[in-house]
Amino acid sequence: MDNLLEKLNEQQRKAVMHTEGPLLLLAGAGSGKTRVLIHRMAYLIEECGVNPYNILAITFTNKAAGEMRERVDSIIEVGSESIWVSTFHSLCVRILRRYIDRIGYENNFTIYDSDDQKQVVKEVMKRLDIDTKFIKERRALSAISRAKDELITPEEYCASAGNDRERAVIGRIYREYQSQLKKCNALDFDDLIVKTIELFKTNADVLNAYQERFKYIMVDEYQDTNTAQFGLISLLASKYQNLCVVGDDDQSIYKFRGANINNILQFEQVFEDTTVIKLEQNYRSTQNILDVANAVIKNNTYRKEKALWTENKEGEPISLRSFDNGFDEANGIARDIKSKVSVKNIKYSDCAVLYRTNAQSRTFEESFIRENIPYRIFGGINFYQRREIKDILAYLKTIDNAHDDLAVRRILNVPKRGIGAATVSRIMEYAVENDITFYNAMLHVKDIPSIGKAAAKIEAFTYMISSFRSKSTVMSLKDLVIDIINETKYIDYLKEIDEDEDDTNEREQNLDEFISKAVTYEDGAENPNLSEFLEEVALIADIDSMDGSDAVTLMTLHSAKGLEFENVYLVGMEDGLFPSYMSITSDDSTDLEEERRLCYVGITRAKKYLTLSHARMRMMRGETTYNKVSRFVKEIPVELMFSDSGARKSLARDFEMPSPKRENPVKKRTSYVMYDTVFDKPASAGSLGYAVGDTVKHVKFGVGTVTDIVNGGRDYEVTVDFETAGVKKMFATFAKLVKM
DNA sequence: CACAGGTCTCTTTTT
DNA sequence: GAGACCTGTG
Repeated sequence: MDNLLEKLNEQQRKAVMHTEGPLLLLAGAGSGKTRVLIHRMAYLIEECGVNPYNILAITFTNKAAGEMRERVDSIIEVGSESIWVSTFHSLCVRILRRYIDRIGYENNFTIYDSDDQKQVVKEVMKRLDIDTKFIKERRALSAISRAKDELITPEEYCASAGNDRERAVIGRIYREYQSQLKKCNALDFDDLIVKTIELFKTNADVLNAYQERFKYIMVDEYQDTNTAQFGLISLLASKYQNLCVVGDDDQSIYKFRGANINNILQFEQVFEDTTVIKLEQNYRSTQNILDVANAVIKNNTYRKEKALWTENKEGEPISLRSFDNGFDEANGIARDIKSKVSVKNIKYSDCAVLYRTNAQSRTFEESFIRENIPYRIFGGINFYQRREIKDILAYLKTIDNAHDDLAVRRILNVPKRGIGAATVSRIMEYAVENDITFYNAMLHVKDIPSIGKAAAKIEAFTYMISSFRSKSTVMSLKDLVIDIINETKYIDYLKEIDEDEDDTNEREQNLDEFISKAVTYEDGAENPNLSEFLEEVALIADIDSMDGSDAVTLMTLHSAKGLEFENVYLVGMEDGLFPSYMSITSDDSTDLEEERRLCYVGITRAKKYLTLSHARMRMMRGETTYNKVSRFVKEIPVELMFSDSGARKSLARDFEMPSPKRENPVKKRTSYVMYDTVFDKPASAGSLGYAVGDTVKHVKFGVGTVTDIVNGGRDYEVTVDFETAGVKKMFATFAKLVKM
């Protein structure tokens, strides 16, 4: 242990040895915070005699939890397996599985994923006769989710509506949504936290038991916790006050999901006698990369001042590369990876391609396949969200919990049994009238009037389910799944629905994969059972755990948080893509700051090499768009960034566009790109044919008044207040506004 | 009453 | 480009 402590710097050591009382660790990117957490656990156990059983470490993602688990196990010799390393959500599930009956649910509740949530909201809105034109499902759903993050109940939400019509309507949806979930004995992701808090608040004995168990609590990525999560850990830690949270306000990137930055800023007020320790030495990146990161993040106004420094070498300048389009970008990056692998002692697994949106992954995937580069994509279409997997899961869920209406209805006519929408709505009506679940209504199918010949089909279905149910008590999980696939002739069904034989084969492979996952679960579990398996599946967001194989990592910037790579590519550095169009046009300036933090996260993933790239033309949602170089790129000092000859050429062309007659201004320069010089010479505003105050017409938005024209480099950003569409910001070249 | 094919919309990030 | 939704046909 002494040995272990020696490897830490002074601040880190301080943090490790501060074991009693609340501790706030402000840890910059790459400052070794995970290292500190793990050493702290080791110190608690080996030096302070703390029982590992009393330690709880909470992370944000499964990936992070898995990684921490691994590192904990490798450093701590005895008892590491008793430390509870978990995400917020899986912690709550484990607690609720034991005690949720105390607050009126059954312990075998199901967990609804976002598809399920959407479905429920849709039905609720239909039932309440709310036009989706006025309030979109997405909007209602995110409002509900925000409310839960803030621990606002449906009643409170409705009460606070006042004169706000929209809020009142959403309140009604929220209330109905919640009672629907209750009826189905289901919880959504947010409920997992909310209901655990409810359980603790109403059952002092349960809370006390967990307070006694978790005497030492550590929370990683604390900047991303929301109000509910903070409430939860506050409750748990309130007795012993041994709470250590680690975070970095510059890496807060989940505001859209309810993350509350005040949790960091106000921590010291909530927990008195908090010790604050800052970790500012970066061990990960070269000086150059760190300078780039600092140059970008300093443009944010809402942040705690920090001085991140490193003893690492300066390193190579980062590179900026331009491409004509997204395909060229992918090919160019693929070639660059190949050359780095062959020349620079870099492995494929040292490389990561990070993008803003999942949709960008596809181009890279295709390119990598062509170039024979091993790769692995994280996130995106989750394995467990694939149709065939969701179908089989729905069978398992129905067998496990017949209250789960959504699951039942998903498979009622899958494979096709000739049970159509009309029959389903008859059953639903009956279920609502009698206040019973969908499945129970089906059991009474004979009492449902006008259901006609469909009744026999329904009975056949419920008979099949109950026979699966009795089989499930004697069969292994693996055999049950195989039995379901065979009995329902599911493979034949796949052949029916897929035009393409390859698609069917892929789906079959996925089913095989699913079966092996079931086997893996059964082999690993102490007491394997269907409910627990379903719960594990529900909480796994992606096919986690980077296994050892040598492959390039492809993921969104969001999922990259907490990871590090020798060689990083930040691709699609274009205004409108990153920062996203939404954040540029938002009237809330903190949205753009969140994007910038995301950029900061991306940059600081790189240890040695960092490449930024952008495409001048890109296919986005079926349309060709021309985007400017990301404003974040322009925040990087030129002396830190190298652009190769191809990039220089295309950039020169790029910036020349507004004034075609001018000589190439970039040509005279060194290899560094001089943005400011170039940007000072755009087309004259007069060439637009309109000015601030003019009335203009837009093809889609109609008539409006120009309120602002901003010189954005090679194009103008025009703000127009439209009579019907409201205020919009757009690029002059594409807006094609006509003066009236 | 079920199903197939055509039309429409909507796009960020995730446990 | 993909998915949800609607409409016409068998």
